[in-house]
Amino acid sequence: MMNSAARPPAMSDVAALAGVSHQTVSRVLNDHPSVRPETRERVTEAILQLGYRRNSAARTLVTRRSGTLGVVTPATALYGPTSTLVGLEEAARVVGWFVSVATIRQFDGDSMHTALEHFLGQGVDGIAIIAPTTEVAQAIAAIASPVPVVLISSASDVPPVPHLHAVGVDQRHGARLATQHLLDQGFGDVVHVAGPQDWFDAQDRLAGWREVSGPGAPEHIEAGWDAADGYELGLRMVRGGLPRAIFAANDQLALGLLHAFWEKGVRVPDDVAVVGFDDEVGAAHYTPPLTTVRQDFGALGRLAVGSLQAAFAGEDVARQQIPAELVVRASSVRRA
Amino acid sequence: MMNSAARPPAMSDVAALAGVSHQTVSRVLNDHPSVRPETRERVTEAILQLGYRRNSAARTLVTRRSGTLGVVTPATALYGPTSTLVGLEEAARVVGWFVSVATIRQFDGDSMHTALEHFLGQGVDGIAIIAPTTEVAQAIAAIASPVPVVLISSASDVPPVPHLHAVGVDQRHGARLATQHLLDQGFGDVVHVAGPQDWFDAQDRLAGWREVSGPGAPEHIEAGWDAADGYELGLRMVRGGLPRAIFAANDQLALGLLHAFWEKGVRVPDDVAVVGFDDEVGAAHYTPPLTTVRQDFGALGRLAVGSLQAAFAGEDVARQQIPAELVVRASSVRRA
DNA sequence: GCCGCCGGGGTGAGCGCTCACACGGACGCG
DNA sequence: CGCGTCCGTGTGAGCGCTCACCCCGGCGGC
Repeated sequence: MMNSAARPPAMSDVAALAGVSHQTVSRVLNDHPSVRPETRERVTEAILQLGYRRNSAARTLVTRRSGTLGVVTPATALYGPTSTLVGLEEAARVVGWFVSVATIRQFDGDSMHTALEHFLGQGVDGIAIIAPTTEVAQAIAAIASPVPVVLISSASDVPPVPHLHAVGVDQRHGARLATQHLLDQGFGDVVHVAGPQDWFDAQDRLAGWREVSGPGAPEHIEAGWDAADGYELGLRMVRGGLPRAIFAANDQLALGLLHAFWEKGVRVPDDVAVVGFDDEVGAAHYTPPLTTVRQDFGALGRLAVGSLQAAFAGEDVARQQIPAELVVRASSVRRA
Repeated sequence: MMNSAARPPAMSDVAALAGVSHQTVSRVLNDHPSVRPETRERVTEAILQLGYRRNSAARTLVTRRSGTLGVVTPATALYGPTSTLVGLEEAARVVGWFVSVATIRQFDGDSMHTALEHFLGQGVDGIAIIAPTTEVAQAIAAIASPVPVVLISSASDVPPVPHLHAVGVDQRHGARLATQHLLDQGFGDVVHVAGPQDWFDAQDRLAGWREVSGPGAPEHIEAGWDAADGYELGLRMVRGGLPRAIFAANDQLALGLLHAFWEKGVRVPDDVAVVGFDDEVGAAHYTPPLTTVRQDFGALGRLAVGSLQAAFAGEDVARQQIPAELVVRASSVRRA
């Protein structure tokens, strides 16, 4: 007689069926060594028969660990943050963690606070924040978290807060590679189309460009992140005077530029060379194929997870960066 | 004296400080009406003072609801699935649900089973599966879930399983729009570059094209999803004879085609017209700007969440689809 | 032959919350 | 003036699990 169809089977049900105590069932579930093989067998059998599934809320309640990572991310269609999320999820899965996501619209203290409160209430074991802007870093620094927090950001100047780790791709290095590459091709001065300067990535890419191009170089031009921004800017450049070489802060901006140049009959790279940043899916097939800087989001995710693991082990991890890689394609190479 | 720095404050601590019972604290937290304003005040004060945070594991344990949605998704860089995930997360947040993600590498029964087991153990209130392939639909159908499951897929023929809902963008309709548009331009026969046929989306786009182009049309060409596939195919077309109009199964394929054509001096749309599918970020800035079919991922997410809510209310929701929208740009428009 | 140890397993408490119910007082009504 | 009724609040049980501890029997050493 099925007395309670509503209630899923619990450990005690399994125990009763297998003729052991609930504790033995727990031991089997947790791979405790001192269980006789035949007992283990009986329990396993009972589990299968009842369709038993361990209730992780009960488990979390007593152990205070949920095996879950909270991830805070902007709900943007931008390539970087989204790829980072995917990379992170993959890395977490490998080490047996699951990922709970909270996207936030604005990176103010309030949104951040709400997201963190939720995750802490959930009993997450760690929190990763895909943190593109300066605002968010400040909001984080203001919140004391009982669990380790890793900031995924290129920020060179993340405030040193206890429990706050930081990992990122070395954006500045990537920008240096891009700029140097253009200089090496002998186009002369490199113009930089920068992203929004409240984003860490944009700041660092600008800084990297500035380091290589030197103080004598022309001023950078600030724009958004979108192809539309690049397009408009490109049209303006065609009217107002073209540079010989442009380093755009991301591939979308570069794509917009390419669009404007193509439309106005400006040849790339003959009349103007263009380099982007991100190596988005498809960048190899732009017109012309785009030279760009690739970020290894898989490695980034693994680094973030590793950093959190180190935090558990009590290690004090310094901020870690992974290098970026230049991918040279036709858009920046002087033709023979 | 702080006796237990380790243990975070519990409801009873708040109750003690406020001079009420734990139950009253619970009532305040859950906005129960019958609490005197001044009592409520005292409790709120105590909560703030202690930095109390409700333990959601304990809550989940007794209520059997976690306020969390499990999402199973392929860990792909493809535009569609990723955008769907973002749209879903946003829609869930609006109605107060959080999202837990499990990406799976292959869509076999085993991976699916593992992911579902995990979510059920977590006590999720519902599960959404971003389900691109036929394989996955079969795996789902085989697993009985105590909570509602929504399949996010264009599949016209999702098996009718209890508790299994399905929502999607009407891919077939989108494909018809694209094909019809090309026919209307008077290019003659439309060639279809199809995606992998184990993907629902690819199947439906093919079917929609076939419906409009009629049985007399040339055979479709099957490819992958990537720009590289499109590029290679484009080169082959240039050598083997160009069609006048191509409907590609996604924007990346179209991008690859555009690349090949541009490289070989084939003019688009003058020599060959191209239409894509997805309206990826940047498609408006391809060379030339790409005519494509837009899917509203935000609406899709809301539909999925709504469907799950309806399931809770006991309603029997039929499969629902949202229309796709044709976005006409230069790549397919006959010049004056 | 006694003691200690270890493998195998059981017992009970308690994690922090919600739910069902009890309870006292204020109030309305006949 | 007695009784029912509601408001505001307290009491206790129990959700399903793990942890600390206890218990029993067999085996080895002295």
